[in-house]
Amino acid sequence: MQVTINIDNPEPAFAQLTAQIKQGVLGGSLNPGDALPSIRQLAQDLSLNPKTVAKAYRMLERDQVIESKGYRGTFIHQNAMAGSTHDLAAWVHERLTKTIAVLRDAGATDSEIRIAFGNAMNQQISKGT
Amino acid sequence: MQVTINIDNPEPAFAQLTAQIKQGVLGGSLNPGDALPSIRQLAQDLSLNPKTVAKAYRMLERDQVIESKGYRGTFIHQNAMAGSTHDLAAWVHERLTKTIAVLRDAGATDSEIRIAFGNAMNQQISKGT
DNA sequence: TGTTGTACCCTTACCTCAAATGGTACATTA
DNA sequence: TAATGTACCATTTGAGGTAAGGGTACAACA
Repeated sequence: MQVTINIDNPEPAFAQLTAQIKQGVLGGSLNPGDALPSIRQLAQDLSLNPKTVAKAYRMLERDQVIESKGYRGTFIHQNAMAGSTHDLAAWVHERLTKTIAVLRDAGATDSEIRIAFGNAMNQQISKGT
Repeated sequence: MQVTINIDNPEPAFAQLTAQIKQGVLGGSLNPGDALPSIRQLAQDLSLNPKTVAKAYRMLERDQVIESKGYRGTFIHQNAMAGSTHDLAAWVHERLTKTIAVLRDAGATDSEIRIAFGNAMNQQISKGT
């Protein structure tokens, strides 16, 4: 499996990583149980900060595409195929689109919606990055 | 009715205006049919840009607290009491809070939610400010 | 000892947006 | 003519966010 980062691509580096690994799973070049390069190794190969690669891995693990096994390394998840299929981001977008439509229908201005959104995001407790 | 702008108040000027006028209605010092100072006049009195006052008036008219009658001026709306009671911003906040909770429950990170929100806001068509 | 993932600290660059301001212009009407 | 609300053009300031980087440190294990 070959991974590449295109600087000219407006897509952030970590997103390019996750997209390519998911493609590798869907395309059959990455199979459940396969070992992935370590965070530090991949970061060095791509001239990226380990934190950037770690972020990509973290997202992929949440989506059940890969599985981190601590000191043993990181591997393709058993349900990687399913995990690579459903698109959480698209679902989030759809969900927000519907809510926004309701708010606008009620007469709320975009400024009001944006400010209320910012407040709501900061007043609730979160865990992830 | 006396209106004041407090520079030290983090609340934006137009919001201070709308809040005070709504308070005037709820407190009985402003009654349906009462004339309000013109946008330019109030702006000059408060050392504000007419656009800032106009923004406050626009919000108040949407909430049915005041009514603009073109060249005749602006007046307290007949349903001003009801309009000053219900809080659209609070409802918007509650609605967004619920949606955000659902998205977070699904595992979405705050970054993902914020980015999706920004996209959703920009991909839909709006009218108001 | 060296490597694994992970969790903190802090900093930078870039971007978007809200808020407010300045100016000009319009139709309407007393 | 003067005043009304309104609609454009534009700019500036400040806040807050993402993405990414640099560095240090930890427990677990071969």
